[in-house]
Amino acid sequence: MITLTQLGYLVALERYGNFRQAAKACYVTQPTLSMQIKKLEDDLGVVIFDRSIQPIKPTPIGQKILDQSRVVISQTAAIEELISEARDEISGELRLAVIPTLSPYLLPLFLAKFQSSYPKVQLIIEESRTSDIIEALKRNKLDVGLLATPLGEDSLVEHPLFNEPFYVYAAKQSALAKLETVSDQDLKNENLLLLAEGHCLREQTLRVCRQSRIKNPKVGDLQFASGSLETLCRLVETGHGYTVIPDLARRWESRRSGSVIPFSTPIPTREVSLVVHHSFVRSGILSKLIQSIKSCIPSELLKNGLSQRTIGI
Amino acid sequence: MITLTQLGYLVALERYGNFRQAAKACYVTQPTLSMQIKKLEDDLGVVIFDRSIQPIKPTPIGQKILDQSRVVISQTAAIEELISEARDEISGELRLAVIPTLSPYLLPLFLAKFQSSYPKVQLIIEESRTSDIIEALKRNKLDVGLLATPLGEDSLVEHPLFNEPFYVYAAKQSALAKLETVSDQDLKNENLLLLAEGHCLREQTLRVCRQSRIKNPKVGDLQFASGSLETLCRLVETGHGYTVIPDLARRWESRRSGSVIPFSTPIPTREVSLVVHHSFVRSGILSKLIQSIKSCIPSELLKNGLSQRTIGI
DNA sequence: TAAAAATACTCCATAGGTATTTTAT
DNA sequence: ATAAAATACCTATGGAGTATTTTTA
Repeated sequence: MITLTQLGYLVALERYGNFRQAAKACYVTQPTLSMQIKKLEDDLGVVIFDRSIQPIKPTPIGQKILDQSRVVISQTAAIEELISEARDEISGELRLAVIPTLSPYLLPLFLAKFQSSYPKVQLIIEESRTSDIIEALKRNKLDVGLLATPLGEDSLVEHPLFNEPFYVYAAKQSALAKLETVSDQDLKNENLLLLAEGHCLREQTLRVCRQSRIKNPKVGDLQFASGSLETLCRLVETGHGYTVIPDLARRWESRRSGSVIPFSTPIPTREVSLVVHHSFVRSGILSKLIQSIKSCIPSELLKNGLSQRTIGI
Repeated sequence: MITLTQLGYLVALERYGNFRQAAKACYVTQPTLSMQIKKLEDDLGVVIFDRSIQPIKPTPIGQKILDQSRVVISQTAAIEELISEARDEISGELRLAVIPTLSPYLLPLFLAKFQSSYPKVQLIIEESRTSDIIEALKRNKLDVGLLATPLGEDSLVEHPLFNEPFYVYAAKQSALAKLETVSDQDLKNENLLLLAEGHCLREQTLRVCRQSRIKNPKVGDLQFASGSLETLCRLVETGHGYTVIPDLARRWESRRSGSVIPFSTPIPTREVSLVVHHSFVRSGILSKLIQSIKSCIPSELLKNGLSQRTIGI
């Protein structure tokens, strides 16, 4: 008979890669954990971990078992969360990931308020790129993601939060800074600065330019693995070219010495959503989180503008 | 600490409605089951079962816990099925439900072949109406459903199997029987026989008539709670009117003394799908089942005809 | 030769059993 | 009066501990 304890040991062992640390994390001794892992392997008739290497890694079938074990564990935890929610106590651990081009601007807006409203919720936040967040959500290593959508992943559920228009960010002394709005033609001869590969904003920016019939945008050769939009902005300010920034980033105006110029209509816009796996059942905490975020977002972003064009991820 | 054993006792107790029978079904004694249920209730701090009535019923929060427990149990079972599938052994229990207007014609086509191909699969089949199947799938009381789609339920996944055209069934001596194909106008003055409320075929038939611009079809006052299309056919044959039958039913021709007349193009058609809950992870058995059914379906139903019009459920 | 995992053995917490009482119908 | 559930108490399986050996880097 499989036990939930064994499944817990399994995921700990995968996480720590050796029996000693995993045992410590589970508050049991190493032989106890060894014994239970072995018993489970015997019961199931498969080898789950390849012990011939250090750190220990799951076998291919072991990996599948581990993924499924995480499902079982989180679904079990959901029983207790169900009860908390029925008591109107929003509580428990919530693992949240945000994309880098959203996290520094969005998190400060709602975090404090959310945590004071629901002090029993233990938020575990990380910053990751879209592809990693999708993977982690699918593997139940994460509860919710905040990213640009639509993703077209049918095992994930998207809850759209707001629509974020893009802006051009250029140096004060540049030609672009003189304009009221930026249209297709205006960008042709300027140097475009982009984030490193893998950042969805990079792709979105390129798509904006492509839609603007700038077939081959002049891409600057400066690219940043850090994924820091702020670094990019500093470079814009020091005359290396222009870039495209999303609305929430633009609002950090005070620190910027460059010019933020809106696009002419239809304004390119990205959709930002809260994304969960289909198996996520904590509807109470989910709705409270969505509600908290929406209440902190500038109201003009909440409605679908008439003259927007949506840029997919 | 919640245990899987306790969750198993929980669902048994709900199913049997009393401790004695539930205990028997779990191969333990009544005090053992009583004790574990009580322990779980104490641990969770909620009353799961209302013992003041007979048979015992879950409290509202208990119902939620039970639904979630079924999820945990089936997800745990999936671990073992995962291993079986990795060994190319398609096995385990599969709870299947079919709508009444499909079951007598579809099941005989694939059942024997499927069971001989995968003898280790224990099929548990029931006949239910669409709404009950949807509910049971959502509550994890069922693994797969065979019904007319699309359902528009986003917690369920539909795997379309084939498109089933509708036919008119009329008595040999009726005016309709003289026709090559039936068009809009031909049905106006005839008496339409329908299945009882709740059968999706009833709604589909009415929709066909509505699409044919027969605003108010002459509905016969004979309706059948049994949901038996066969009874309906007998009535057609004895001159009580005409009815609409799906393609697979039509193929049981040998026993029929009435006339089956095709619709003129575009032919009204329903989509038949295999439907599972999003949490269903046994992809191996699923694909084998889909494959088995498709291989037994007349090939002309597998392709989307050019001149069909699809009738939703 | 360390460090890590498996083995050997002991212990005790608790799931489960039997007998009985209490509670509802 | 009868059936069902809870309580009391006992048993024993197996999870977890300590000490030790075996294995791998």
